Order: sequence, then structure tokens, then C-alpha cells
Amino acid sequence: MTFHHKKGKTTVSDTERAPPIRTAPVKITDVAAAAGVAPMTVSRVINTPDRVSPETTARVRAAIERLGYVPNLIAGGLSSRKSRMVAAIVPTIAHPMFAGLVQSFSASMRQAGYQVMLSISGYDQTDDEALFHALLGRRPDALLITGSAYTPGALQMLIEARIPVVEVWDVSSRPIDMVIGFDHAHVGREVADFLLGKGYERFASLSARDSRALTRARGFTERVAAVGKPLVLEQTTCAPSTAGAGRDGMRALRPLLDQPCGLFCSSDLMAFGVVTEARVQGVALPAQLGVVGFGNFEFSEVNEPPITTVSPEGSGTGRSAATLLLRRLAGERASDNDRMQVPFRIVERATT
Amino acid sequence: MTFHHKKGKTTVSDTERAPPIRTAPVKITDVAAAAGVAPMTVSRVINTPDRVSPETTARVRAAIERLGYVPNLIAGGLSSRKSRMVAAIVPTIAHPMFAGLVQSFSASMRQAGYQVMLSISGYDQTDDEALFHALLGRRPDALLITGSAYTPGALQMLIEARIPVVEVWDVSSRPIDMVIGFDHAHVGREVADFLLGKGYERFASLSARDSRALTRARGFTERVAAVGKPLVLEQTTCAPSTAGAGRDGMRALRPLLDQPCGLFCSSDLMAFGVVTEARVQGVALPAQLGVVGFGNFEFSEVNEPPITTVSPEGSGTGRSAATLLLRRLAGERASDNDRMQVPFRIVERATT
DNA sequence: CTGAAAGCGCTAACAC
DNA sequence: GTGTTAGCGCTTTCAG
Repeated sequence: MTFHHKKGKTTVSDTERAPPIRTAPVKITDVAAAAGVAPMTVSRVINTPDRVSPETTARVRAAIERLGYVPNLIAGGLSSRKSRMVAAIVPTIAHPMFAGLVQSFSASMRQAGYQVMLSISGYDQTDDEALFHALLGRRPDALLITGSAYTPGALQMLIEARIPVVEVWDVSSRPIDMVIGFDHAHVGREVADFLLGKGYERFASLSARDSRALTRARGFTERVAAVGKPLVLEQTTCAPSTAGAGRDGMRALRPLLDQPCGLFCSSDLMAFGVVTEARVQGVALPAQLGVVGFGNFEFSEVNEPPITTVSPEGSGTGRSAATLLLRRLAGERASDNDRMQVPFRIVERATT
Repeated sequence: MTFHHKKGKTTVSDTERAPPIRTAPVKITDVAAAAGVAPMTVSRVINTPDRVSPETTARVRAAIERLGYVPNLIAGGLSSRKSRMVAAIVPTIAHPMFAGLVQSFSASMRQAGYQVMLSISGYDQTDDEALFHALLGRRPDALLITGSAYTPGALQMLIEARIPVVEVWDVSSRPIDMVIGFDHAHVGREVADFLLGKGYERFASLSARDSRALTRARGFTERVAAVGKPLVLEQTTCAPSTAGAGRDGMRALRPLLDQPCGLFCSSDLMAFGVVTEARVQGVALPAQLGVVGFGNFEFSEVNEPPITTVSPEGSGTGRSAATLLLRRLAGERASDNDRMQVPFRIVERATT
């Protein structure tokens, strides 16, 4: 039980002033009075315990415990000009990549004493200025943003906020501050090497016609060309990738499969269509056809057969973003280390 | 361009005091001075515009615009004792139900001017007191929590915080304040009715042995019994549900399928195993067997055939939670309307 | 409709 | 080690 009625100056009677039951929330002066010390000493016990004598610390701790004191970080933040909150803006959390990003980023930040304010922006950038206004008004100590299509006014606000910013995933040509980018071309090259390592001698690419998917496809085909292997099919379809497009692609590919072929699809959804149609057509996976998708969607693992895919590591990215920001928050200056890549890995399953 | 050097009392020279480049952040007094009004008037223009004359408003607005003023909501919150932030605690955002919940909850709250502080707790309740401490220290105006396994100390903190709390999804017997629960038994009954409506005359249930799944299964079997139809198989396996358990269940069910049968699985993962094994065994869906899962996982839609399932509506829940909290924040007292149910729907696809 | 004074609860900076 | 003073940037309250 924690009853306590230490109201400073009671000009009118308590019962007249205060709402019936509600006891006033405990504040630092209450604790200080209970422990017989100055408020500042209580503050020190909480924030810099090594600067207080053990005896005093014990007395104060006891008072804190007894009163159930929860320091008001809003007040502390105003005074110290540090909110110990960071804002994060993501387009969605429905995608595993972003879910992983948010999850690991908040875990890392919380461990360092920061709380994450999450904003889900959707993919349309309408009224990003209003969003930034609402966020920056809370004076976060740092900011994580994903994607880069922001209006000039919004960007100006970010710059004037003068806090560390890390941009993740989709990086503009002119970054604001720190950056964690994703090397789509590199993914394509790695997939080519992976399939080459599996012994495939002929290759094919199925890609949606969006710029990042095309960059991956180009990395793939260029690598294949570089090692002098034939590309039997290179097909692009309207974005976004769909399972239907994958089935169509498989039908186009079917007549060309007199020899084993390694196929890179621009997304797992497309790969799923390919695999499904392959079953219908009686194409043996991975003997006649090796299939690699992109995205590591949930169904790729559960599908029969499970689909080999490229998994951009959201959680690694979240940790890295936290690391970059925390470095800055610890006072480190901008440097060459402020650029990183989103890690990815090829998850090998039954289609290769 | 927004240069301005309106520092109140400059005892020493500006250049000596201020860090080289960094211009001081704009505050309300700067705007007031620029507009030739009192700070309070600027505050009114922002918060209660109808109480300020149009001319003054225009002057102040212009000054705000020109200086790029972003009000410090931390300071405002300290003064007004309203943070306009709400805290949300979820075990994960990897599950579509929780992702939908968070997404729609934050959208609804943001629309009302509240920012969400998200905490992902994981499923282990270790140090929830530390988590609550970090959260409540930021003085959120309200709280959304999911699940109910909190330590007594943590619950005590919640109660002493005296803010509206809504518990979602998994509801303790003794709720703290408002509640949005999920009626598992009702789901089971609805699934039974749905399959009855499809014309199945014999039924089966496959469930993991966790209490909520079992409640759903019981709702299902009791309904089937109530209408006098036979239950040909009722199998439970160790939690959690797996695709493997689904395949095993299908093998057990195979010899009993001389007549069409309606099957309810405790999760989509299990339903997926069933569907996969049915293909191997040459069982026709939905003619010989109707399959309903639970959870509406991504793969259920993409699978071939797509799986009929029960979808707990995260987004509806998030909106409802926001509605409940906003009602309270608007001053409404506790009432019978403080209890709601998580809505769900049966998503009909190819397996029924 | 506008302004002045007095804090909100805490901590930086400086005494002792 | 500990206390005192003076704000952090805003809003409440009350006076015009």
C-alpha cells in the first residue's frame, strides 16, 4: 500500500480542491522529503548513482520503493534537452522485412534506454510534412526513416531538426545523414554464383518491371554473361510481381528445358507461380529447373516444395541502424562508417 | 532561409556563447517577438485558433511559417499534463493479427493527434516491470496491452498510473479497465455452422493442445453434437500446431473418408499439412473433405489450393481499441460499453 | 480578445 | 557528497 499526502502548499482545503479519490502522483520532491534529502540528490541516485554515498542511496532507494515513484521522463527530458525517444517511420509492418527491422531496432534501442515512437506511413507520401511535424514536435533524439520519397519541405524539417538520421533500405542519391542501403545488383550476382555452384549451365530470369527488381535481374544476367553461360530466357512483366506472372513465365520456359536451367525470379510470389506451374507441367525441381525467389515470404518456407530465396535481413538491419544512431548519440562525429549495406542471405531450400 | 538571432538576455557576446554554426532552435518566444504578440497568443493560435482574432492569427501564422517553428510538445505536455502519446505493448509484430492491430491502432490514434510508443515484449514476461517503468515514465495518456500474464508488481504500476488501459486479445479473468476479448468458442461454433451450410454431414477436428485452440475445438464439436451429426475424428497434438501434425492427422482421417467430411484445424499451419497430404493421398477437396484453418496466414491465400480460414481481424480490433481509449480520453466515464469482442470472419477459399 | 505571472517536474551549473 | 538556484518551453490561470 502506498498512501501519501504530501501536498506542498495547501491554500484551500484538500477535499475541496482535489477530485474525490485520486491521490496526487508521486514526484521527486515527495521522495526527497520522505528520504530527508534534496530533490537533486534523488535525481543523482537515479541517474548517476556513483556520485552519491551508499547510505544516502539506500535511504533514497527505500523511499522510491515505498512511494512507488516513477520518474517523469518528460520533465527530465525538457530539462536535460534529451528525450531518450527515437522516431521510426516505416511504410508498413506487414512485410517480414519491415517487421524484423522494427522489432530488432526497437529492441536494440530500448536496451540502450531509448523508446521508439513508431509511425507507419503507408506507401503514399501524402502529408509527410504533417507526420514529421507530429514526430519532431516530440523532440526525438534521433530518427530512422525508410524509403526516400519525401517532399523538399519535409526534408528541410529533418535537416533543421539537427538530430542524427539514418535512412534505410531505399536510399536517395543525396542522403541526409547516415545510410543503410541495399545492393540489388549484388544480390543478382550472388544468386548467379549460387546457381553456378549448383552446376546449372543455362540460365533464365523472370522479373517485374520495377527499378529495384530490374537491378537485381541485371546483376544476375550480367554475371551469367560474364562467365560465358547462355541466358535462355529473360522476361519482364508489369510490376508488381504476381504468382500469375510466374505461371506464365514457366509456360514460356517449358519448351526450353531440354537441359537443366537455373532461374532467378524477382520475387517469391513469382517463384511460387513458377513452382506451381512446374508441378502441373511435370517439370522436376531442382533436377530440370532450379528456382530462386526474393523476399523470403512466409509461404516460401511452407510451400511444397519449399522455395529457395534471397532473404534481406530486417533484423540485422535494425541492429545496424541502432548501432549507427547510438554511436552518434554517444557523441561520435560523422564518418565513413556512416554507410552500411542491408545484409542478405540465400536461404537454400528444395527448389535448388 | 530562416536566420534569426533573438536571444533574450545576452549577457556575454553571442559569438562567445553559441557553438559555431548551430543556430538555436526556434521557440515560442521567438515567434511571439517576430509577430509582436505575447507567447500566450502564439499558443492560442496553435491550440485554440477560434479564440484569436483573424488578423493576429494571420500575423502569427506568418511568423511561424517564416521561422519554421515546430512547437515543443514535450514542454507543452509537461505544462498541460497531457503527453498526447499512448503506449502499446504487443508480443510480436511478425504475426499478421498483431501487425494489423498495431497498424490500425496507430493510424486511428494518430488521426486523433496521439503518437504511439510501441513496445514489442516477446512472449516471455521477464522484466515487464522494467518495461512498464520505461513506458509509464514517459507519461502516456493511455495504454494498450495484449496478453495478460503480468506480474502483480507490474499490474500495480498500471493501476497507480491511473490512465485508461485497454487489454486486447487474451484477457485475464480480472481485467484492469477496458477489454477487447476474443471468443474462441464462438469461432468453433461458427465454423461448424459454416461447414453445415456447405452440406457436410460428418465432421472432424484437429487441434493443438493449447487452451485457446482447445476452446475453439470444443465450440466446434459441441455445435456438431448439438445438431446431431457424427464426429468421426477428434485428435489433439502437442502445441504448437505444425504442418507435420496436419499431415499425420490427414493420414489418420484417410480411412474414414468414405463419405464427405468437414474438418476444422486449430491453425492454418495444420490445415496446410492436411491439404498437402490430401494431395498426396488423392483426396478431393472440397468434395471429399472440407478444410477450415485458423489465423489467415499469408500462405493460406497463396497455397494451391488456397485454404479457407478464420481470420481474426486485427485492424478492426485496433480501431475498436482506439475508439475505447479515445472515448475515455475525451472524458467519458467507465461503462458497460468498455467490453468488446475481437471481430473475426471466415475467409472462404478453395478448400470448402 | 490579449497579456502577465506562475508554475509543470526535473536537471545543469554552480556553490559549499 | 550534497544542496541551492535557475531555468528547460510551454500552458494554466487570472486580470484586464
